[in-house]
Amino acid sequence: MTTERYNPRAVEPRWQKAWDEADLYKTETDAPGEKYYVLEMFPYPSGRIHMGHVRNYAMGDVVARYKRAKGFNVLHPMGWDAFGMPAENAAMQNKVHPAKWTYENIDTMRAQLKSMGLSLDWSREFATCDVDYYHRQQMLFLDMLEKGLAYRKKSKVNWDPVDMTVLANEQVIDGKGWRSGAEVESRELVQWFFKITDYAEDLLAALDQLPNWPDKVRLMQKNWIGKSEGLMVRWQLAAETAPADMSELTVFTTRPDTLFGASFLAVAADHPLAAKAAESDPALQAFIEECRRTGTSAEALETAEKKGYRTPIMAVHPFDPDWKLPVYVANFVLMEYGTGAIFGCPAHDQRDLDFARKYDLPVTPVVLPPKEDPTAFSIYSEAYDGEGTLYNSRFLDGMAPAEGFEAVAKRLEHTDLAGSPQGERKVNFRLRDWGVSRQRYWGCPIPVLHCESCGVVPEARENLPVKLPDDIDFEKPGNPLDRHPTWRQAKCPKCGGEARRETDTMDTFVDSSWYFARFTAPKADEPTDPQAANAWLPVDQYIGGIEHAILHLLYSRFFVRAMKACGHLDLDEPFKGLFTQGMVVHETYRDGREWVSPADVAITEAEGKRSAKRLSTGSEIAIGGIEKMSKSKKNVVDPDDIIASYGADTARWFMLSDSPPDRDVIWTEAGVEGAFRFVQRLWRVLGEAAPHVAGADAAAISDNEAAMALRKVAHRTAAGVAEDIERLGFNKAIARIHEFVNGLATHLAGLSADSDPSLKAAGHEALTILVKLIAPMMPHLAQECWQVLGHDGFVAAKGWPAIDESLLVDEEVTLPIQINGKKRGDLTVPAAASKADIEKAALESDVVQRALAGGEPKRLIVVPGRIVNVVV
RNA sequence: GCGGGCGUGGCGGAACCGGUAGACGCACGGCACUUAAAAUGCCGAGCCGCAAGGCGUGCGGGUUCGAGUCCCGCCGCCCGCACCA
Repeated sequence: MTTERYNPRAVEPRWQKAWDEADLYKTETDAPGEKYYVLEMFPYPSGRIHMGHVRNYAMGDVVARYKRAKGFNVLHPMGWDAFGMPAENAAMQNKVHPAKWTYENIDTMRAQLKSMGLSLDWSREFATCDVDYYHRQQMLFLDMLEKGLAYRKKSKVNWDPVDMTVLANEQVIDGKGWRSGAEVESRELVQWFFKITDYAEDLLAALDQLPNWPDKVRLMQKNWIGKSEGLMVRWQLAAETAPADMSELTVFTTRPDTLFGASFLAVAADHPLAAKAAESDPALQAFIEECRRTGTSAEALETAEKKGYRTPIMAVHPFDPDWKLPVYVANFVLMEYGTGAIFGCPAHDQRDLDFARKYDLPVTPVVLPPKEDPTAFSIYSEAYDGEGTLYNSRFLDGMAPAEGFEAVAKRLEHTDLAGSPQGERKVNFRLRDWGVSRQRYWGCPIPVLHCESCGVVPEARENLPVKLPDDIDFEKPGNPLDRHPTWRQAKCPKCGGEARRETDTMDTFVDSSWYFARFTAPKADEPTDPQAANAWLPVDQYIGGIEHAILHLLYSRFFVRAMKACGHLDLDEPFKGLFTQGMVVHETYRDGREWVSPADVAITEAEGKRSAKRLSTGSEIAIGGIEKMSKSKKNVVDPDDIIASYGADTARWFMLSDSPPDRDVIWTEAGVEGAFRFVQRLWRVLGEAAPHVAGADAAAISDNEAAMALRKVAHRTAAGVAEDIERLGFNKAIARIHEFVNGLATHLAGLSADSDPSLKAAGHEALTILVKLIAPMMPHLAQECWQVLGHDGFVAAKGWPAIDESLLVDEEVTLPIQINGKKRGDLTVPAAASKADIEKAALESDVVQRALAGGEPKRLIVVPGRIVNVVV
């Protein structure tokens, strides 16, 4: 019989409509089943979805559908990370209002996502630019302000002169703005901050409680938080050399054990001591100016030579009043870290060594590496920072560095200097507070007022939301809210007098720091419904790009802590499981200097060499490297085109099949076609067998050998695919399904209406299992096949195949026989065979007999179920 | 510079605890069906060799009955951080 080709263009929209009408993917918090929250990072509504989205959402959808089949009550929502610069850029370039631009993009992208057939609960959808959402974000801000977690301070900021806004440190890449690419300048402004440093210790420690996160991401966060334990040491300044009112200098060090190797002190150019010393020293003033200039770009810092300026100031060594060290102002000391002052121990720190060599300072080794002769050991051009024994260090001599640390700390903690201890243990973090002020229009307004008489006043809760004005002018650069004729004018909620609105809006990372919580009760009046939040959170499986390994994930972890402190939820960590998927990459093509889109390229292959022609012009073009899909290189493939020609299932299947999900996947035309061929093959195999197995007598299922063989394959595949999906090994699950279908094609080849009833029953069962296995990945095809097999309802609402454990065990196993570790034959024995039985059988086998040639084996290794190795 | 990861056929990749290396897919070759092509089905294929056999998981060593997997030393590629005291 013939089966019509499967036509996704007709089938997919039909089932999407049916699922919609049945509210199939709508989630209720109190529905039965253990909760499971699967979430993919929500998209920025840039205009159209791209293949990266397809891959990300296909993965999440497989997990959601699989968990649903396993009986979980699954929450799988979707929304829009909708505030941000591109909307304003569009407004400036095309004179479209940011809101209109954004909501139109959302409409387009929602339709695209719907065409993918994702099992999302769309009733929970929101955009972060919805007044409803940012209203609650403003409530959170006020709560955080009250708890002291939001505050204002004057700070040096990274100013992006193109976007005319402030950037977080993390948004500055190589001294350039992450979005505009413009050289970032340094400016002083009063900014709003979130006190993420309050949680530095906890954010670090709790990383150990996240076993289902990639080690890589945990490590990146650990490095970012940058904890270091050290000692604050106060150095007395030699009175005759010190500037007036300055008698001491505090230094932070993680190596107090090397204190006897110190040969200089250095302070940052911005250090008060430097400023003081410069008052009477124009040359120093000039040096400080020079440091500030090179200090603006990170690039310059990298290449900048380590330079210092020797002040006349001398510091007194904490353990020897007669030992005085020079104080330098140095360009490599950062005011932002520690105390902005260091002591240099050249023998055991490369940077200090470089500095000491340049300025001819003493280099005294104080840590003797193991097995070195103390009289012979010296430092030349490389500092020694390894373990060893302290020497040249008076009371520390003979100690290990860690013991030396303790000894110095104890002694200085108990040494009095001007009425307080000279040393104090201190934990330092690299992490800084999160600057959230942005001088932009398209963001969540910070709900605060500036009153002439009351100062900075939070907006009253009943006055929220502070809505963005609709009438806005984008003709000029800078913050449009600043220029608005009336929006800024408001009444002070405290005194009722004239007040001025804060015109800063929040960093869009704030929006994405709690959306996962909002999804649990998207219509709640308060930011969350704590009951719903506590029921659903944490997110069991979060899936997204590695590019958010630090910022978004760290901010979200902070927000959960802040929200807990404010009573909005009771949760320690937002994301229990995290998975970072790889990118979608594609070959590049260029015609001279111009990039050419894959849609305009024809590849031919002759004698193993691939060459490319441009379709529109027929000209020969160059095949370039495989790179991340990007508009600039034109190596993009539009999901709409793929779905239109092959269907969503094919696109999803291919995205999941080729590469492990955490690695990059190469999009190739041949690959998609392969996926599409598989769709057709499966449809054909199933379609041809279906009429013969319809109405098979289920009771007869295990009656004959062929039927049992088929059942074994089916049940094993089901068990294997489940295991693969649990581990997010989608590529392996797919390989297994391929094998299954290959096997089915053979098993069911000669099937007819007259076939053995048990075989027909087993065939029906196997096909039903197959459909359930592909359902998470190819939901439309699965549903269509479900119907062909004569089943009712939606396969998406059915359970995972029940696995008959007895079918997973073999009666016989085939063991490889090795002679001297090389495989030389096979041995089939009963699965229950004892070690002795296997030994006997092995020794009797032809291969072993031949290898022994009448002699005795030197050794015989038998690992039941695994291997036999004969050493001769 | 520091930290992390990865090197397996022509390609993407399998191989879970040290136990049959190369599953599955792509590309390729052969055959069948066809007037022909496409589509489809079947078969083949790590490399060398007619074969027997030998060699094979970046390179060199080691542990082990047995190493892609563990250890040591190199080489190459990718990613993150980068004057952090």
